[in-house]
Amino acid sequence: MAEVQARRRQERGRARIDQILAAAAATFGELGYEATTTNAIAARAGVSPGSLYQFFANKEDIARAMAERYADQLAQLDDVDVTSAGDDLGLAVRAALGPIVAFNLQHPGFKALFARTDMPAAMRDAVAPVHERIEARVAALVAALIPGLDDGGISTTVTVVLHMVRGLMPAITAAASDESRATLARELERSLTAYLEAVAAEAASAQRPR
Amino acid sequence: MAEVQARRRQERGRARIDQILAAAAATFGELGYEATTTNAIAARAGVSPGSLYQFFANKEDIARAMAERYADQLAQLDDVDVTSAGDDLGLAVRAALGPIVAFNLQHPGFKALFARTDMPAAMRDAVAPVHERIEARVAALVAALIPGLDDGGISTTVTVVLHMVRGLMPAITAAASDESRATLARELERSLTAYLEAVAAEAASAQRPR
Amino acid sequence: MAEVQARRRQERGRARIDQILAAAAATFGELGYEATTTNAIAARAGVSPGSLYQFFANKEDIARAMAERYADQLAQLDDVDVTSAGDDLGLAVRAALGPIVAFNLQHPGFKALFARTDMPAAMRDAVAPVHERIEARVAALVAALIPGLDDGGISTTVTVVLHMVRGLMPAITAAASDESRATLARELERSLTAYLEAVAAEAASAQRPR
Amino acid sequence: MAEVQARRRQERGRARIDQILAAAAATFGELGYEATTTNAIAARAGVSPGSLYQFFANKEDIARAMAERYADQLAQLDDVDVTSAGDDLGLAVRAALGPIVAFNLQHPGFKALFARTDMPAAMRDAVAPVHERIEARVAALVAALIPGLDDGGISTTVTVVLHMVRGLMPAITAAASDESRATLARELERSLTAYLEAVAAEAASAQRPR
DNA sequence: GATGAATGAGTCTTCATTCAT
DNA sequence: GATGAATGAAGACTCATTCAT
Repeated sequence: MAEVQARRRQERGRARIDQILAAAAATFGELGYEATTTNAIAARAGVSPGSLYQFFANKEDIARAMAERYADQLAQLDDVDVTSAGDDLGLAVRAALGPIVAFNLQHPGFKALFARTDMPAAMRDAVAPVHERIEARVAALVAALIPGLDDGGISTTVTVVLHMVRGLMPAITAAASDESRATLARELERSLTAYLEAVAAEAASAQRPR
Repeated sequence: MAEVQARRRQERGRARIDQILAAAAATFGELGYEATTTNAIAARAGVSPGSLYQFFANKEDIARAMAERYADQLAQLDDVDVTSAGDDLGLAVRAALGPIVAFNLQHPGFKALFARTDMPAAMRDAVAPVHERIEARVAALVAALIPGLDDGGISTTVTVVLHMVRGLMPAITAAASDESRATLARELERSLTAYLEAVAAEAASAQRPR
Repeated sequence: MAEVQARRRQERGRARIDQILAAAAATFGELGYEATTTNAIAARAGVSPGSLYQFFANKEDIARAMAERYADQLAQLDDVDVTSAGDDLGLAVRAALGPIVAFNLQHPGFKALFARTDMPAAMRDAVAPVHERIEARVAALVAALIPGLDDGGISTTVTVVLHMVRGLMPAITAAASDESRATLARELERSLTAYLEAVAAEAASAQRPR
Repeated sequence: MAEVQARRRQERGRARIDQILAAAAATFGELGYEATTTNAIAARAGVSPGSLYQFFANKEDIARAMAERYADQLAQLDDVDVTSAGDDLGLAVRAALGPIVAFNLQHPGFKALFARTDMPAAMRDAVAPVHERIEARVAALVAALIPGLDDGGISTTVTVVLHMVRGLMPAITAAASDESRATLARELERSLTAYLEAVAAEAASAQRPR
């Protein structure tokens, strides 16, 4: 019995946390991190400010929890992609990108944490570890897709790829129509593929001569 | 005589405005838009808060003025580039990009206004017209470089190009070393070139068959 | 049977109360009355906040109960002392003071309630009755030690004695070393003795002439 | 002219600071440090909360400023006393105590900072330096009054004297009638004199044998 | 026009207390 | 009776903006 109650309590706790994180995601997505007040999050979550602070130490902590949750969800996506694709870079890019675009559309708060170049130090700290997890994932993908690339090349390519995606994703999610959204998604695909092919070509030509 | 005084006053006013905008650019660049206080700008400009509000209606208005000034300066750059390059897309991209990268390095406040996906509504409004001017410039460039492109194609390509530049520029300006900065700048060039070539190829193949 | 259960419940209740008061004493002693939160008391007592409020109406009520408990324990001490001492004031003071110093060392929460000049009104009300009980005890002692003193004199002397003890006790309990603690305790003794002798001398000279 | 304005501004600043400190003293005196809110101080001073923070970094800083101001005022008093008195300890004590009692009556906020054994760490830090200044003063007095006392004896005696005064002063300032106030003031005098005579007697007997 | 003190609404956060389970 | 999540009224403090000088 005690166990059942404990579980129920945890469930309630988890539910509260979910509510709060959902409200935070929505509000961060609409107003951005700074303009979002903890009281607004609490109100949107249908919860008192005091309750919010029962689960999160402060605003930054909410961002951290959101970031981790996003990272976990992204990790599940990635597992699917890595093994796909044959030799065709374009196919691989498409396979990898689709779920990521979908993810961004489903999670409007994601961009508030990840698609910013200009964030308060507190927030940067909160999302840094998650950023690293994402980088590692992309590095694995790039290494798999472009075999001849040395570590420096991988690192540079990852940086470029991530910033390209980060740069274009907001245009995609904010697109006025489904049509323009689809167009932009295809263009992101195209630009990534074109870039990776250029990198691959150089890597290949650098290897053979030796 | 009254005219002389008026001119002097205007000159003094212009000087004040310059000081304030310079201080704002520096502070926005360091702390970001939200974290920058108007009092900090005034102090850095060596001006009282009251004076600041004599020239700018509010914080947003400072952003607007900054954006316009940046747009003017960028316009001067563009005039030089447009005519360059022959048939080689890579050359053209390099020619266009160089000054833009240099501009971003010289103006650390620029990114606070233009390289953000997530900005307070007030600020978005403030920079929107300037964004449009920049878009028009880039559209002209793209149209010149890829002759066979229809209006929709141009518009899409411009969007992609701008977001790619916006996405990568912060990585370039924030680069730890001159070397990595140069590398990233070259990668931006490469990715843009690769992308534009892909677009050009499609445009060409769409035209010839007719 | 119902009685047995009721008694058990009361016992359990008493145990709970003991836990809570012990936790309150410890925490008041460490942090002071205001800085102590009821949740901290509950947690230290191994009890839920809700339970705490089953036994005490509010924070003030905890202070009241603590004060009463302290008064009861002090009463037991006094019973021992009153009868001691012969004609020697110094001896009597020493006999009375020893247990009181020991008591303060054993009960670090005591000072939070009694050695303050500056307390929230609520708390003052809570401890007032207990203060009066202590005053009565000291009055009896003073009357016994200085026979010739009229009521006004006793009252004044009690006030002075209590405030002297209150004033010095924190220095004694907070002493850095056992040695300095012993020194200060002796000085308290000395000052009280000197004062009471002065009072006694005056009382005697006031009586004889008649 | 600029100087005149600057002076006027400083005067206004000083006036504001005076208002705020007076309001703080009154409120601390009535409610104690913790129960006093900065907004209440501001309101009482006829000033906005923002203004208060233009002059004081935080609540603790107000306490610090108050403490320093009190210390300065006390220092002026002391200068008068030190030189007085001949050989008569009682006379010296009376001369020293009179102004101190008067000071406490005139400054009801003083006790909130100095007559507490139990204060938040922040506040202790704020008043510590001032405490030390007062201790040094009293040490000089004690050394002058009891020539044969070694350093340890002085230190102990100072501690005792200060705690006696601290212990009794609240009773004096809170006295119900002028009469009882005068009585208690006389008793404080008497107790201090008696104590110091006891100390002096011991010091003398300790010296002569050598 | 310039100054900078003053404003006060609004932010994050805490904590005594309540109440559904 | 016990629990502990939930509450919400405040509190300390900030900052865009105003206004008397």
